[in-house]
Amino acid sequence: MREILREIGMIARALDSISNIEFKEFNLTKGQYLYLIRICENPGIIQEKVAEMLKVDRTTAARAIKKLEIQGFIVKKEDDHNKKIKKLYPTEKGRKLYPFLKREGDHSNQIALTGLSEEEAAMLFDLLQRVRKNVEIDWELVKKGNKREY
Amino acid sequence: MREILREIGMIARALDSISNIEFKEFNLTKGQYLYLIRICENPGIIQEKVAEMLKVDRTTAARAIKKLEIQGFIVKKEDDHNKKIKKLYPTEKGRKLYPFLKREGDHSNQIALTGLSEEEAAMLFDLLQRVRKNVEIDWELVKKGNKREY
DNA sequence: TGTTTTTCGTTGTATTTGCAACAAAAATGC
DNA sequence: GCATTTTTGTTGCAAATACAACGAAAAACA
Repeated sequence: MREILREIGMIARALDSISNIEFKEFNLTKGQYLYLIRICENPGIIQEKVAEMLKVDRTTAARAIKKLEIQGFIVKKEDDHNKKIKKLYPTEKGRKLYPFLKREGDHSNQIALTGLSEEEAAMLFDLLQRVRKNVEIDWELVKKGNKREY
Repeated sequence: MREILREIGMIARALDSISNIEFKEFNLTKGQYLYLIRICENPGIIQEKVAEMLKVDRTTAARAIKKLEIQGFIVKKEDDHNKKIKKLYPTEKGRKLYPFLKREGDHSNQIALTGLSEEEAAMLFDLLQRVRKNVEIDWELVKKGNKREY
């Protein structure tokens, strides 16, 4: 059995760790960059969807986003037609930070792909997307309380 | 720019989340399974190396391993020739759990690889290993306080 | 040899993370 | 229309996570 997931876990933890250290200079604490980037790229998104995108617990996303709001990186806006939801938008302060976050991510991508040909990188991306789609089905099931049989 | 790392992040968080939920029935709390599996597969390893393998902070590993010891899943043993290190070994209780942890991991691997041919799976594993090796260089640098320039 | 640096482990503290449980609005079903 | 289920958001609490800082052993070096 090839341990695909161990490799993925190592890569994910290493890069998350690096990002957290690097973004401290912008006063972003652990994990916040993930949420801010998603909100900048999807203005008007609600936090439930951010949690789904990131595959984190709803309550974790709720608190991370609340903190971004308190710090003035994003705002929550009511919706005219739906009293339940709160749409999320970056503020000027948040938008200004975005290019730095993007650049860091791009750099990490580049480092990660060092030594891979263009075709290999394309292949990897395709394979990872397929794996991700497989995995998110189980994630949603298990998160809703269903049990996997194996 | 293909967002390889976002896919990897999603996959890693989703599967970690699933494992944490599934291992609760063995009284393992968040993350503990990672350490126990590594110690079972590398008896005599020291915690510094476990942290390196997993790409987690040394102090995080220290506390997770201490808890495994208190719960009786592993033991720490002194080394005859080196007073500083403590070698880690699974106990009977820990060894008994291992097959269940392994089976869960294998199942997740299988789910993840659904729809991929044997060749694609092999290709993915190879590419991921290369990415991981690229990334761990930066991780070790940044963890030691060095700054990445980009 | 003696000095300096690196490795390894620990604890204090602040913060994130996530499960449980709740509430209210919206969507669905009949 | 009305009852039921799903969606969305929140808070209480327990626990993991990681930075800083320390100490001691080992390794490197001069």
